[in-house]
Amino acid sequence: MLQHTFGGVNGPRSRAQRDVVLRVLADLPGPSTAHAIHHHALDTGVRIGLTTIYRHLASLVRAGTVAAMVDHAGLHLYYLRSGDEHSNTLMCTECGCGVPVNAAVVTHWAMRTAVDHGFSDLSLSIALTGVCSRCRSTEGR
Amino acid sequence: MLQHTFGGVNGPRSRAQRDVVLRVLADLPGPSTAHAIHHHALDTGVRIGLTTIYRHLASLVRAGTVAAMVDHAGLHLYYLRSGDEHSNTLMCTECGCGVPVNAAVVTHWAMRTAVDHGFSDLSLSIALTGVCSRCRSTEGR
DNA sequence: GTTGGTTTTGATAATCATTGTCGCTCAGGT
DNA sequence: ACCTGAGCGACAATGATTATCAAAACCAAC
Repeated sequence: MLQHTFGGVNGPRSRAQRDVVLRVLADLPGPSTAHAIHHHALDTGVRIGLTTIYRHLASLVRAGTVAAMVDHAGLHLYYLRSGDEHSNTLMCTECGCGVPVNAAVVTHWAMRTAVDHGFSDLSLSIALTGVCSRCRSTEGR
Repeated sequence: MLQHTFGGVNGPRSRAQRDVVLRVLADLPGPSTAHAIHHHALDTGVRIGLTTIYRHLASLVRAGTVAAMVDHAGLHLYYLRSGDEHSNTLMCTECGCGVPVNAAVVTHWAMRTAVDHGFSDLSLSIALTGVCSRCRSTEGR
């Protein structure tokens, strides 16, 4: 009575649209904005609203399935979390492609630094961008 | 005739309002938003427009005098660059106070990672936030 | 001191990502 | 078949940043 019969007691209740978001995230090469996800979903023939994208992204981030970062322009980028806790992405500013990199060094440094200065509830966000070799070679075009 | 007699040929030509921005940045404890800078300037009796703040900040960042970062909410924060290239700031999300930290480890890691993957024009932004010990002790209040 | 031309300034409007609002719909349970 | 509540998405609201543009300030030369 308190709780209807459904999968999880706390997680997101729906599945259909949430799985759309997850599938698109898996399709896209690197961290993507909510608008890019929306656009890609529409391109693949799925009818979904931008509001719903944002809602599920927030829920998935809370659940830990998706990670969020902020690029140097202040845009929020989202990507599926691989199993590796220290995974991060090196992104190309030209084509948007992403290369997963291991940032364990950085997270360790961050935790140590925080402890050293008496800080708690640490939150670290790294935005690492550049121009990939492919884009660099076609730059003058 | 081509060039009037003036200080620098390339840098910002003005001084008055730009120095206001620099003075306020020196006054404020940690990385600050453009709005915070504007507010603090008005508080100290200086008449300056928000547009001018943004303009000088962009110019100062280009000149390398000021560093910009993006916090986890997507807001742009600005702070004076100390001489140290690898300086970064650990910021308290409660009171806004900032502690300078040395992020040489991270910048070295970033450069090595970029080279390893054939990336160039590297841009790294780190947002390191938490709750400082003072705020933590007064949290339940 | 005045003129001419350039630069700086800042109010206002425009842009754009993100968040809030609110009926509508639909699946299950009765 | 009806109820109920969660999910959905169009639309509006918010708020930071950027663009526009006319007025003011400035400098050098006259």
